[in-house]
Amino acid sequence: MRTDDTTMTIGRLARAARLGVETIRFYEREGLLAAPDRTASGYRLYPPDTVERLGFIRRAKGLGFSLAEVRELLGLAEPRGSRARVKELTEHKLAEIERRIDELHRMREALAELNRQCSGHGPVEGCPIIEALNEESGHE
Amino acid sequence: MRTDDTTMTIGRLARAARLGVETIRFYEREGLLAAPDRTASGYRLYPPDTVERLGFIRRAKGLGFSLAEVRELLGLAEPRGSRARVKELTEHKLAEIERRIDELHRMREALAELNRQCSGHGPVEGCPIIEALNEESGHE
DNA sequence: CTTGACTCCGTAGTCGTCTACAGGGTGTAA
DNA sequence: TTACACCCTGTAGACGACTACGGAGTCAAG
Repeated sequence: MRTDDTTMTIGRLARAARLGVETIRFYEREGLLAAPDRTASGYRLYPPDTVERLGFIRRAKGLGFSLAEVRELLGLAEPRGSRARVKELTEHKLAEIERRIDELHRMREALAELNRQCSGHGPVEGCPIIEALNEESGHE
Repeated sequence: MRTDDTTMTIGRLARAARLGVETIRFYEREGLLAAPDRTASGYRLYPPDTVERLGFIRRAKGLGFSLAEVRELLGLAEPRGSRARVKELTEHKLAEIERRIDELHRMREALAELNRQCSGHGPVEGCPIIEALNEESGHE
């Protein structure tokens, strides 16, 4: 197999991108990565900039984008993409993250209050946490 | 079928607890709900306090506990339960929620900064969001 | 020529929490 | 009697993002 310095097999790509080989094949099936050229024996041969593309995917995921959204962002990153749409996706994601933060804040406040009330000593009878779970709290 | 005022069929229980019938059967399979008595023809007959138990489950889930954790909490709510363990579970959950909040905060800050930098007008070339996704950001 | 690492494909399994059938039996009211 | 709502079981599907596996072919080094 000739893998000159301009192409790499899937294993090398996986190491370079800090991903599993299976994950890369999965991304190809999912349309995040174009099907690469093959050797005569069928091995995938990737151009080196594929590492960057996988980096893009990794970073977008790190910002909270789903693979479907990453797929769209990758499409928008092409010359004909719309910057307005990129900003729109970003704002949607931002709003979604804020909703999740709000919900977690509500959980945290409720849980912290129960935790504060509970001594942690003695039998479970009278435990304020269990008692709260046993009762309607009004707004539910 | 005789459903006096002390027992109810699964459909009535589901309405009372604001859950689906399938969900209740699922909770039974998962060990959150004991298998109830049956009529001669095999219908499940629930004592009315099952509504409370399902309320407990709903509230615990609302606080962020997984079904596995709810199962343990239900066990601890019995007379022989340990209050220390209840508090321990609560503190673990609290820490977990705080980790998730922190992670979401980090995403929000990064995303908000990119969003702020992006005008939303014009072609995608030069879009700060896409450019950020295309580059290493140092600590990754 | 053998070994061992690598690759291929296709399929199926994992996690958690349901949700939806299909194909029956049961209960009740008109 | 007929209609209809309800109940039963067992199995499969849904979501998202992988991860694993079996069985086979390929490549480079010793």
